Amino acid sequence: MLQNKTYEAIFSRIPVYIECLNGIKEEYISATTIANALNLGEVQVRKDLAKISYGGKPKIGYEVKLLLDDLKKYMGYNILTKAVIVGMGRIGEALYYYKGFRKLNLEIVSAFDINGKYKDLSEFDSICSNNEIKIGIITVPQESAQDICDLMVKTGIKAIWNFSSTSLKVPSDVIVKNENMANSLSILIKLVNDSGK
Amino acid sequence: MLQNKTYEAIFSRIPVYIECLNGIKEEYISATTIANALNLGEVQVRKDLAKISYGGKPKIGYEVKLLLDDLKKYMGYNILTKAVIVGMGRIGEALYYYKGFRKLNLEIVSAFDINGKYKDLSEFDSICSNNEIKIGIITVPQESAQDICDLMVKTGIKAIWNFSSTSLKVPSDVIVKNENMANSLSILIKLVNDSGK
DNA sequence: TGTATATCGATAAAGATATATCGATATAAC
DNA sequence: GTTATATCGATATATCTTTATCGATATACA
Repeated sequence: MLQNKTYEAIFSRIPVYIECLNGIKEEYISATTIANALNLGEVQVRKDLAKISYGGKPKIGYEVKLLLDDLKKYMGYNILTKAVIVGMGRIGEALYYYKGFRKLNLEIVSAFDINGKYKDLSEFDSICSNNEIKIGIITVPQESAQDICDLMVKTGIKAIWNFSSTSLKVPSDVIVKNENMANSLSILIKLVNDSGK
Repeated sequence: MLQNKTYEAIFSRIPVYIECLNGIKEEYISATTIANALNLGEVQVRKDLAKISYGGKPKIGYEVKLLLDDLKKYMGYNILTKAVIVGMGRIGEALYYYKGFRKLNLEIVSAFDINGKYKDLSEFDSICSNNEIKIGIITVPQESAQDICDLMVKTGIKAIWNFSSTSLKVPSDVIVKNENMANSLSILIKLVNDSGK
């Protein structure tokens, strides 16, 4: 299996459109206005929206409410998505209590850790089996990441959000999204160091 | 200014190569081996490495130590990078105490918040001016993000790592990297919902 | 009613990224 | 020494993504 590729750069822009439109009070908005607010090209915005929603009117733009509905539906905000999280260190807790996920209609059903106030891993299988968990969030140290991943795959989880720095091995029908903070910051460091050149 | 675009997909793979090579004990490694370990195409790996390092030997591969050095130098791990962080909620604290940044040669010089045990914003300007801070990390609520951003820009910070869900306005010589957790998870939700189709 | 203009949608072009192919070469096995 | 093979590097092709251009259309205004 090669890396999960989707060739869908558009996916990363739609949540930004949604965020932007949520702050709009007017009934209509043009692609030009959105583009300027988000520092994007207006043709790109128009193309993105055309792919997802019904279309705007010349000289007027798009109806905000309809557009917002379509975008949210496209990204699946209308469906409840259930997740579990394993590894309740600082990052795990930050995610577990993060209010920003609410808009996604996400429910973090349980949080697991080897000690302390969270659920024990011995309960993992039964809790996941009874709850139709779609997403597993891994916030454990590198050494245990693959084991937790295997456990998640075994209980039928099909998508993993991986905060560890391990390159996880999964069957081809399981999607892994790596969210390595250090690697992400690394890119920014590279960009700022190169920017003077 | 259009969105900070770099058209450098390669930047996101190099830290992964570095991680991978750090775990290698052999003296030589082939592009094929790296590709298999990371679920990438071998041609892609070879092309990436050719761009940065001196080259491998047919039938043998690349010398791990040299390659690692070149990759680290390319990403700037040899240079000390200084950062500050503003907003010491759960995410801010998680980042502040995160050990994974050490390998980047990153120093988070100060952490700021409006109350509590961290530095007060009144000290922001003097601390930044005296320390040649390159990167500002924003982990404050949406409402204050633009203000903090402006403050950072005013003190000469040229790169911002933005964890808020605000689309920040900056001068064209300042780089913004958005790290919106909800939007990132949103993409995974979209992928897993579509994967059955 | 006619004209000007902001905007849309479609098509075409450009740019960036990933993959396929193949000859050249360094080692290993015979 | 000759042959087989893993691997590299270069070139060519395919795919994905962004940007440019332009005619069509809905409103505003003279």
